[in-house]
Amino acid sequence: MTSLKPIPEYNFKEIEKKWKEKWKADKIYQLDLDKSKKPFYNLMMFPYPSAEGLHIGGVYTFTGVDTFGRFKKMQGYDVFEPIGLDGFGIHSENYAMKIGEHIKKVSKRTEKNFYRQLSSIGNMYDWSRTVETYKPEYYKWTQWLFLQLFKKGLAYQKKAKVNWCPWCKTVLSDEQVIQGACERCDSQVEKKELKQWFFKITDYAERLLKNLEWIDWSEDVKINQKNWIGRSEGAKIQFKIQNSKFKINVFTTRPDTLFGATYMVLAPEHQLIEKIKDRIENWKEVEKYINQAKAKSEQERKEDEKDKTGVEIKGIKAINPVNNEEIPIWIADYVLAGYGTGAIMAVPAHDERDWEFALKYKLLVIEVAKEKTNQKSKIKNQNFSSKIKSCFVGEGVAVNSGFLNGLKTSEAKKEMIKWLEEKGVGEKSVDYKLRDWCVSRQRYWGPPIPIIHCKNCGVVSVPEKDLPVELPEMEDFLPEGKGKGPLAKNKEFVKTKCPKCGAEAERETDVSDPFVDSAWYFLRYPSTEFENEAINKERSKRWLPVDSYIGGKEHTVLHLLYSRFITMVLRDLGYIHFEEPYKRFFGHGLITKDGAKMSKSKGNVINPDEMIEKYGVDTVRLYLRFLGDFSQGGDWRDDGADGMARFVKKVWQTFHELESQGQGVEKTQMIDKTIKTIGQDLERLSFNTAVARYMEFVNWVRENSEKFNQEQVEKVKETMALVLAPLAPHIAEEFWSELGNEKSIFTEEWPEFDENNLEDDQFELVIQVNGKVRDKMKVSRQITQEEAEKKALESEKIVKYLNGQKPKKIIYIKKKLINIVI
RNA sequence: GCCUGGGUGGUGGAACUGGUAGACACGAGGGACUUAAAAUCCCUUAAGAUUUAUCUUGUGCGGGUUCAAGUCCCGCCCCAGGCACCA
Repeated sequence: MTSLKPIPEYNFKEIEKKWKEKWKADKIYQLDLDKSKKPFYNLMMFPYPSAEGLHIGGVYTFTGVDTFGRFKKMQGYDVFEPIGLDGFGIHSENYAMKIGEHIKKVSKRTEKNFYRQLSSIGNMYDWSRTVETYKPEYYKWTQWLFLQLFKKGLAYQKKAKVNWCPWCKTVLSDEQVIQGACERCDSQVEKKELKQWFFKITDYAERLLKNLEWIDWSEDVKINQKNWIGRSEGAKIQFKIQNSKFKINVFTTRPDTLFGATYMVLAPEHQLIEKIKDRIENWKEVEKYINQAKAKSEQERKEDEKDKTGVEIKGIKAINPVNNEEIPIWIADYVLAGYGTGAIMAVPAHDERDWEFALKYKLLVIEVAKEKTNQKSKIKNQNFSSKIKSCFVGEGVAVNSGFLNGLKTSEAKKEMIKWLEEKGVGEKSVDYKLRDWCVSRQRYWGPPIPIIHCKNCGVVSVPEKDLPVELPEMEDFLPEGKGKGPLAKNKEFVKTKCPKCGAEAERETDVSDPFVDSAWYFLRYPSTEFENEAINKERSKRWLPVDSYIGGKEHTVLHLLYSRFITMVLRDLGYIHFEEPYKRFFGHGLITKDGAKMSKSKGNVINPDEMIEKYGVDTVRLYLRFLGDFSQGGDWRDDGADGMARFVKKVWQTFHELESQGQGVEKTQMIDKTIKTIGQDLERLSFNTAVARYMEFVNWVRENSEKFNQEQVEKVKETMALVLAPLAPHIAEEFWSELGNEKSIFTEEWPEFDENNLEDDQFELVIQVNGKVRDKMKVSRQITQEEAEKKALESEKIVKYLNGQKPKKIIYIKKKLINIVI
């Protein structure tokens, strides 16, 4: 390329600084939320920044979301791209404890650094609407939310087991328990029973499940949620206890196997045991087992999975309602207190766990289902015999089951339920794995739960006008160590008056789970300036639900489920008009280094500040986009980033060297094709291919650089800037202004393409013989099948392959290939 | 064990509803420019054979469907993430 013009140097520092300042000054990313005509809420998952600052993985996500947002903006949408941070929580608190600094101070520093880093990556955030969960003006409304649930009976207290670290003397979250040990000090974590606050998410289980049928999310995320909710259909069945008024209720998904129920099992925690204690002949033995089971840590229970233990309750029998057989009752910890009714009917012939248990304790096994009617029984009615190797858990046909004999499993289930309901000893029932959401945290760094405990009035909510219940300043925010949170140490905080009767009362000292903060933040963004309401209705109507939600796959269960639940509750209470918060959810992948997760301990963390300093943020953005599929993540490589820096420089050179020197290029399809494919790729978040298309485009421009005429040069330069803009905003904006435009490129429309100028008028026809490529030839796009066949059969090479044989069949795929079968 | 992704050159990765496997890069090799190096530009780069403008084999493994399979079906193996005695 020859050019007499001096080419300016690509000074990314200057350019990026210039445009960041200009965007800020012109407030181009701040919207009037009440006037926007085509609102598009482009949301990324609430970041939870660590004190060490953002790592490259964060930049990967944030700039990916932003690229999509900028693309939408160029499509004419009013894109709202808010930012904030989720600052409450145990991780930050632990970090502060570790470095011996106060959490408030640390958080302040973290926030400042985080926002500094975020503003360096060039995203189109609306900085006038930030949300930080630890600011009273935010958590006031988190507390308000708690009260709404409380009023509706959806927040309640009950005793529950928590993870307790005896060394740190504190409650741990499940994530802090690594293989049964404390994440920080490695001591064995114990289970401790404490009174906790819960949200009744189980009331919404059916709705949370049902809506999955219509929301437009990827299938894998839906399946995760579905499994988590864990709906199973079956029946509840009552078993009488012989000579007693008590009954045992069980839940089963296989009521059709009731004839094969040969014993029962209660969870060690089952309440019935206390009640019938007097009649238990081997009480000492039973008590010993119960105590052992309770003392077992999570870890030990898991280890014991294969080797089931239990003890028979002697002196008492249950009666199988379907045949009045007396069957023994056992206690075993393979039955969980928390699921179903905490008791089961054991059908060893058709349940793996019951089978193992029966095998160990030599209990009766009765086969009541077979795979096929004509099949010979593998299992005979017998006391355990070692010849039998496995049980049959699948669906089949009922046998040895009285009135069910011969029925298919699904039919047998229905018949049995009918029978149970007629006799009044059971009914159809649905159960879920989903548990109520424990929102209590016995820690300092969270929103205090707005509840007052009064001796006279009991549990009383803090009046809404008194919100927020501010988190008091406490020098010593370390956990107290008696199963209560640090707030319990603060007498001034605890001591209060009952809002109902005025008597001396005490404040609740638990704070709420950070998942509560993040379950509704997206509802707040459009309403940040309203001091007297959490969510402004008009704003919500215009802006919600969220149009695009992008975040990590690790949150596809809890966070997404919790925020769906809260959204439903708020809808039921009339605060919002929709019950599903996110129209589209996209889970992105993670950035690794040498195939491994980046972590401080491995020392393989890529610091984005250094990269931005070295390459400029446009290059970093482009490289991150190019490195792999957004949904899969990718592996960071330094030489890859170098390569991208070279490419950006090349783009810069090409753009500036371009002059009209020639007669014009004949075929300009590349321009239209580029606009089309990059647009398609950005729409489906296929960023890596979008960048590849751009590279192809630039290569084409360089190949033809001396042939373009004036008009073409203009078109090429424009295209070079416009389609690059979402990916590398600063350099694109620089190009745009060099082209003489006054307004920002982001106020510009995504370029149009000519649908009729996408393909060459020639294409390469592939000629196969028996499915193998034997020749290729350039032919006209208009070619008919007959012409194509004729040409193919005339080809020298093909003649050779045909070797005089007549084609049996010729398959012609339009504009692609022709396959001659001989 | 169960669920969900994924397995494609030396590397990262492309390939829409089955239709030219390896787009686009990185790395490597060779060449040009240079006193030299860097930078830049050009060429080669799946493997094997070879008559080098030719053929064969090739998308984790084994089968199958099809004119045609990375793509669909059946049976396995491996990696990553999630769940885990859920009756």
